[in-house]
Amino acid sequence: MQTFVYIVMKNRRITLKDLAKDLNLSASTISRALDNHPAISDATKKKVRQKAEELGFIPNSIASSFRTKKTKSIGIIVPRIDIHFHSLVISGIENYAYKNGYNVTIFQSKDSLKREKEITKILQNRMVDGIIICLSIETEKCDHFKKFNKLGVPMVFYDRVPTDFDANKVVINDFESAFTATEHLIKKGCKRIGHIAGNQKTNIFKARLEGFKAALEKYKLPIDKNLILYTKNLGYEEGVTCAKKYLQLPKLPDGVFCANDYTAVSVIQVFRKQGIKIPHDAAIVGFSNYPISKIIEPNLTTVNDCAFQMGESSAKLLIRHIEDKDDFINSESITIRTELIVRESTK
Amino acid sequence: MQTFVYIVMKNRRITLKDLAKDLNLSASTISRALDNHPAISDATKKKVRQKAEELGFIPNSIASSFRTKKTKSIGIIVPRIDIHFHSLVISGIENYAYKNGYNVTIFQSKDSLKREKEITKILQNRMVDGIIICLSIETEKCDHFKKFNKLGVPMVFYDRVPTDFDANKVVINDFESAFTATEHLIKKGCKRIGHIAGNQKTNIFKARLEGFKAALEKYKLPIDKNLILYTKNLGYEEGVTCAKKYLQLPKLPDGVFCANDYTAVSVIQVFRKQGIKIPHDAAIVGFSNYPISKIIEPNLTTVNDCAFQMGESSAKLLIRHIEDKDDFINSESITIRTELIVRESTK
DNA sequence: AATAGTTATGCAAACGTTTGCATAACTATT
DNA sequence: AATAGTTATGCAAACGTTTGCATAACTATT
Repeated sequence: MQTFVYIVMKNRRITLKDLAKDLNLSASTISRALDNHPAISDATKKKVRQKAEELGFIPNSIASSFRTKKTKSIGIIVPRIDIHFHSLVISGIENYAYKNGYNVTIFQSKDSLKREKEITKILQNRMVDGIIICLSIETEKCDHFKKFNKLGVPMVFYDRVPTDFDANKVVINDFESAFTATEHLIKKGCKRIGHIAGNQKTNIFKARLEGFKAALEKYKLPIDKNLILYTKNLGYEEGVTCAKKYLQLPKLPDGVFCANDYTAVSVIQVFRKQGIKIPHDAAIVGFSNYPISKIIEPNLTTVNDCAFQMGESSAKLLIRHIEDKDDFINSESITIRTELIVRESTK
Repeated sequence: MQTFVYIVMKNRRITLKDLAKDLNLSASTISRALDNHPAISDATKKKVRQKAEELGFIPNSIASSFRTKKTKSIGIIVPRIDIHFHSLVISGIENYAYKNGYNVTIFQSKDSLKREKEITKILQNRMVDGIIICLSIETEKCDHFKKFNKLGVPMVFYDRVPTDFDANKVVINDFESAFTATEHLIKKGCKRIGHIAGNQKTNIFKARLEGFKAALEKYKLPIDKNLILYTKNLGYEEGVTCAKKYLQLPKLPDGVFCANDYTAVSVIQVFRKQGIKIPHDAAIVGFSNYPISKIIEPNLTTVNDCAFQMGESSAKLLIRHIEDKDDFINSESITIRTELIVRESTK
């Protein structure tokens, strides 16, 4: 009796040395030829490229990174990937990075400071060339990011950015966007305007509230504390609770600016169930231009926060800092233009 | 006049050799000590760990990868990151990978075969340990993935998987899920059930249509061709078009099983505008359990496709294949359990 | 006291690329 | 014909880790 064992041979990868031996050239010449180095003759370049193609040579970028100390990869830390805003930002980052020969490694902090700190350690030994970060909600001090300054690894923060140290930032102008959104309600004739606010520990939501107030002040409308409701996470259910609070007031608001679309949608639904006509009795504005804003009836007027562009700009800024080693720029701050998308909920 | 130029010194990274010199030990001992190798005495391990901590030693994982040929990183190719389904899958992958010391590098094929092919080249020279893929819509032949078999780099496909070669797969049972969804409508008393189908070039949507038909057959209901409508991308607008087609029929369907939630939502909205009561006059079932299914009124009955679990299972399967070099398993196929979430649109 | 076994450490090479410097073999200039 | 300049290539070292093998310095056994 005989037993045959077939062993599937894994192909050993072709290296520069293999090509060199095959062509009777040195590895340095091969390396330079493939890199299109001017010192190498065209004839040699052609020969080398042909042979590389023929033998299926694939450069080992780990070896290259090891030698050059450049990994051509950037790390991203987001609270959660499955939040639509972040997935759009990541998409924008990937898109720009891909075009420029970088790739992106993603980490979720899950809004945990502990995990965020762990991730910075991993990124440090992974030797990424740069990092894009949206801070976890728990993060107040950013000391764990300072090591990257020392190591010369550029960082760009977006959306939730540090306040305690000087960093590259890509943000929108929440104050102004909120101002514009509120102004829009005022121009539509609203006099009693409410606001559903986000967590006031987060600067973004603080700025939206401030922008809201500033618009009322500009147009000499009173700021009624009963019309400003606070939430923890701007969740759909919290929006329902807020809307019900409005219903219990002796007089309803005739307009509501919500700090995100989920709460805006819940206000629309709760109000409509009570027979309140939107926008006739109350006009509603959201924030973020979530897909649902185009589906809810009536369609929701909202602020497009241009998440994809935010991602692209972050990647662009980061890669510029990686590649221009201009030590005189300490930090840059970019503000992305937002736009108010007017739909039926305020028409 | 004097000019001072301050140059910010970048800290040179501490290496094993630095530690070795400092402690009068060899680099090999340091390496083994930090790796908790049994041959090293506890006293030495302690000394080494202390010194490593003191000098802020961070292992250079690029050097390590270079030496060991393991990068502890996995590549992911998805059509688009900002599609909620994929962002959930990625979240599941990242979560499992993180717990197991792997990190994930993401690429978007943008549903382009050309870009998918480019990405496989990048992944090849990036030396990832394994790859998770959802095929682009254009991909019919998978030859560009075969090189990874030769290189011994395991792959796992999810959702859109190859049919032309033997591969590890993680999928849901679309046939059965569609069958169950349709059966649910039948048990609720529907007799004239419609289906809004996805692109029939995609196996998933073919299977959903088949499952739909099989359920009707089992319960001896007629399959009415006029009630089966085909779409290209199952987009919201296409759903609106389909719903309007139903309205033009001499007799409306009393139940519709839609191949995704967007089309289901549009049917609900179009029908309601015509005064058709849901679920009383027509019950609606969707597919995928998108966030909107909990918000639309009435809340949508839908199939939870367990995207997060799909991601986790893909990562688990992949990492098992990376770590157990069991050459006798050629491929594995995993089917994730789905569940029908019954909400008001069929109650 | 000689031998065998154990414990803890070091040597040296290797992974595949890149790059400063050297140099051989030309060509152009006087 | 001598010199200077140019072109094309190779040498050798380096990046920071890991690991098979060797071995020094013990301890235990006869």
